[in-house]
Amino acid sequence: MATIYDIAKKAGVSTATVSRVINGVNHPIKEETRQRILQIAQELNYRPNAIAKSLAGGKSHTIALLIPSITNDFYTQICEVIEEKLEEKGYHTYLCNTRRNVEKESRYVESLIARQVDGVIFSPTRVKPQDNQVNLDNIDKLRKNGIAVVAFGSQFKGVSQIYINTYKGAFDATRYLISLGHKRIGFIDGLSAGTRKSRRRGYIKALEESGIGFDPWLVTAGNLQMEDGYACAYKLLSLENPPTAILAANNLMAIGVLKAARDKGLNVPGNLSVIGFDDSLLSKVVDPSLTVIKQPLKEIGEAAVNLLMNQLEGNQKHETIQLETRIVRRQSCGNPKERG
Amino acid sequence: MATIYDIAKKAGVSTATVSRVINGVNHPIKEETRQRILQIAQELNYRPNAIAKSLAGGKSHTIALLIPSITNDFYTQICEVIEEKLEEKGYHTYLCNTRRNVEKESRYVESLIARQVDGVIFSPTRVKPQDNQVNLDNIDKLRKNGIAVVAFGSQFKGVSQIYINTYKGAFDATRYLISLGHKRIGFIDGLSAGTRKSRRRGYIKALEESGIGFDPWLVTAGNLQMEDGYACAYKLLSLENPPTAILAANNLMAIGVLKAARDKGLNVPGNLSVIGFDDSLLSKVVDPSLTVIKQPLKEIGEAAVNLLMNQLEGNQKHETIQLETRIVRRQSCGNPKERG
DNA sequence: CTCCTTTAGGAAACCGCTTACCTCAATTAT
DNA sequence: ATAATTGAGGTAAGCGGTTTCCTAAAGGAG
Repeated sequence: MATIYDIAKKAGVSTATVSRVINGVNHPIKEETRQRILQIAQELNYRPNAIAKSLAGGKSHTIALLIPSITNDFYTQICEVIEEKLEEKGYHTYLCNTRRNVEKESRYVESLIARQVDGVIFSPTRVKPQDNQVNLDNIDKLRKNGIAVVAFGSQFKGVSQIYINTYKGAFDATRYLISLGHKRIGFIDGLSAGTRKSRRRGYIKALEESGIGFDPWLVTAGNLQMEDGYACAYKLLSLENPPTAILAANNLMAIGVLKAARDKGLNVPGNLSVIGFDDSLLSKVVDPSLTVIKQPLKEIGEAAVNLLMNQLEGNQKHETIQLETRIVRRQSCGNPKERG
Repeated sequence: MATIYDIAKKAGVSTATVSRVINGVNHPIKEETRQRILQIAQELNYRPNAIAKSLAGGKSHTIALLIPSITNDFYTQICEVIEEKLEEKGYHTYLCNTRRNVEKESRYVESLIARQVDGVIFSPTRVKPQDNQVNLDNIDKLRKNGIAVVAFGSQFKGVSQIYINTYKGAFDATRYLISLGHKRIGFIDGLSAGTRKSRRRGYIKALEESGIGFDPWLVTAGNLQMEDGYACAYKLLSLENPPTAILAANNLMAIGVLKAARDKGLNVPGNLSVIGFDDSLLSKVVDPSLTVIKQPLKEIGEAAVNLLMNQLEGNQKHETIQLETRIVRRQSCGNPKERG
């Protein structure tokens, strides 16, 4: 591997000059010298050593993406746009999969500090699936080591973040169902979702605003898996006065609802309307395809990169960007009057 | 950030001693000194700088995972096990998403060399979706720079690799359908799949072996998306003597087949049996759930790590590990005699 | 009481690159 | 004509570790 020294020697200049040429630093260099150096670098198949560069320069030009799951569409789609944007800006991205494991997350954070990443885009894992707390120490630790941080997936304090208005998402979904004529609307909440409370608030608000009022019997919660959706829906549908529509906190649970409906002999959307949160291939592929509240994945990724860049340019203020959801109508919702 | 110098000064020793203690190097150190250094390191909240370490030591303890897609279950599941295994062994993993873009892949390779990764687990992208060639230069470049490489997803020469016996997979799938009584079996091949030829060979072999023989009219190919599966299936089902079973080269296309069958008014598995390649949540969630040829994701990941470790331990030989597929029976296959 | 090993630790070169500070000649300004 | 700039490049001190030699004392063998 050729180094800057090899080039310097061959060109009869100092390494400083070579470094300047290679990096296009703002320092006068004779055009002829520049050409010669570039030429030699080419000949020697020179490739700057990123490690040495980071050590000397204090910047690694690497940012890390710390996410709870890499097998979940929601995250991977965000990842794709973040990675794309970041590459445009000359950054390399470390993709770190915490698998919702708090210790693993901490290990990653340590490792990222040791590796001197310039910034981290972070969707922290909740400490216990049951509650809503995340380990803020990790964010602190990163920041104390001079690493820029942008968070998403929940609401945090003292850090730049992307906040998705799931309150309004749930509100809109519920209102949509109401507009179709539904009066008994079930809600399957997500136990470990970071935005749990606000979703529920949106749901309740829509019911109250329309004068229907909130029936606690129609609210359950599951652990975001298909089976949970199935179980919760089964319970709801077994009530003596069952809902005519169900809103589920994510698409996996919504698919569980679909299965429960089928097992109960209910036609969707004929006898039951179903609406999910999150959009993904799954929602399109199931039969009937799912009407969902779509989160603005692309915008999340772009906003995250923008906030991070702001910080990397020295802006110390914490900014919060709020993004809205959008309803995507497919086949799973209909008019309740059709019901036998 | 505390450095090894700070510790050395505070402990009244040289940096050499500190380095030895921190790394547990095989060099005699008085127990008392060791304790003191460890103690001070703790107090100073010392965290070794991975960058400096890499530069000095020539090893980054990082390996890269270069894959065509991060939104594809097939790859992400492999990633999870690789990352897990690698972490156990003390390696950090860079996850690089090439998005099936050859230039991007090359850029990544350059960057990985500059970053001095110790090894790469690589599923190369085909140069043109249509043909079966990959850019072997990238593998070469990596190896020339002393980076260990393990490849998977196709068949390569001159590199350690995991080879999945899709020939046998297709053979088994076809034979399974034959054993159910099917005589007209359609095949939807994948245009850009790395294992295209062998799949087709397996399909043909099974047909010939059973005496049914191969009818070229029953073979088409699509670009691995749902729409392609739909289109191909629609064509097959519109033949005057349509197939009673269809084998698709991946699960997305198999789902497309399901949709086409529905639109054609055919019941699956009553009137048409469908079998897909690759297993994923999708296959379980669709209705009817898909019978598939499952690739041994976990084993692929484990084998890849093992091969890589072999190389990192100095073993220069190229090894190939062949892994077998397995059929997972669900609801989409049945007996053809039931057909009206 | 020597001579050889071990044990414990230090000095400093090196990894490849950046950058603050210099130098010196050629211009330009006054 | 002299001082002040500017252009072009060099010197060398880091960045934070690792590692190869060394040294010196203590223990053991003969």
